[in-house]
Amino acid sequence: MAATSPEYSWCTKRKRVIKELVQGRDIATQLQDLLLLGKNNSLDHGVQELAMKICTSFSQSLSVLNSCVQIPGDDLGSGFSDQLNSQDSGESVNRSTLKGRRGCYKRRKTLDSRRSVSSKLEDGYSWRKYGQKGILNSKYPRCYFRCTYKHEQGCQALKQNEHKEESSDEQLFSDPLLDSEISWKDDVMGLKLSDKPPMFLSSEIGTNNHKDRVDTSGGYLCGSPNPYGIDVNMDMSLIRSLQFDNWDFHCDQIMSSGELQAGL
DNA sequence: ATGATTTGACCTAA
DNA sequence: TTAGGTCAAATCAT
Repeated sequence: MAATSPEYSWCTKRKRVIKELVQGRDIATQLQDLLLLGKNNSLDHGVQELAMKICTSFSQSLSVLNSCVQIPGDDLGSGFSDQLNSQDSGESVNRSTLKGRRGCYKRRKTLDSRRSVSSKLEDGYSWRKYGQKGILNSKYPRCYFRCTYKHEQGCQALKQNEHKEESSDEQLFSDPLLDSEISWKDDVMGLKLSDKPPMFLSSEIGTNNHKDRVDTSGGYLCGSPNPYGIDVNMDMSLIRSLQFDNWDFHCDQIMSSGELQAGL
């Protein structure tokens, strides 16, 4: 429990860098919005292009940072082997002795153990995992999350995610948390819903499928105010690839909101 | 000390 | 009976 351990230091610094980048991106976005309101001469065009590049740079930096889970000083091999070896560390305890002793186990020490905390802030919510169940004929479990403020503020927001089947064993070492799917519970009390999913799929760009889902104003809004001040409204025209810790959203090409709404 | 995660137990609907 | 969803004790990180 050394608060000054390399892992703690790295996590703390990483969170701070992400916070700074998010702030910078938001400011750049505001700048671009202001520029878009201005005159449409060639000079403004150049400035707008620069503003967009700044936004893209912030987004890509966030993407790279979020995709980097390696701890400095910890080589890739040991990190992965720890993760792989730890797969059995919890279950290695004699199950018969655990009968009736709920939660009595040796907790795994993996890089993912705390990684998901920050991700839950990225979408504007603070999620707390409350359960996990194995899926029949699937190697990955389904995870259940509720709003952290369920008790404090009566927020009833829930969501769950499950992982897609891997097509080959070669992907065994890829992060199974990526490519996961989120399903929201839209029938809960305390949720202010846009009645639309919060994102459109990159595969839908260029089709009309996304048209009624553009400008969702953040999609699902938790009944509790965002305590972190992070703006959940994202302008997908600026974000090419925003990778959260658990979920990876992609926009294959930069398009303006106008282009998207026009179905281009 | 506090709050989050893990995971077997428990509940319920099909 | 079974699978999905939730609960909660034990454990862990900060």
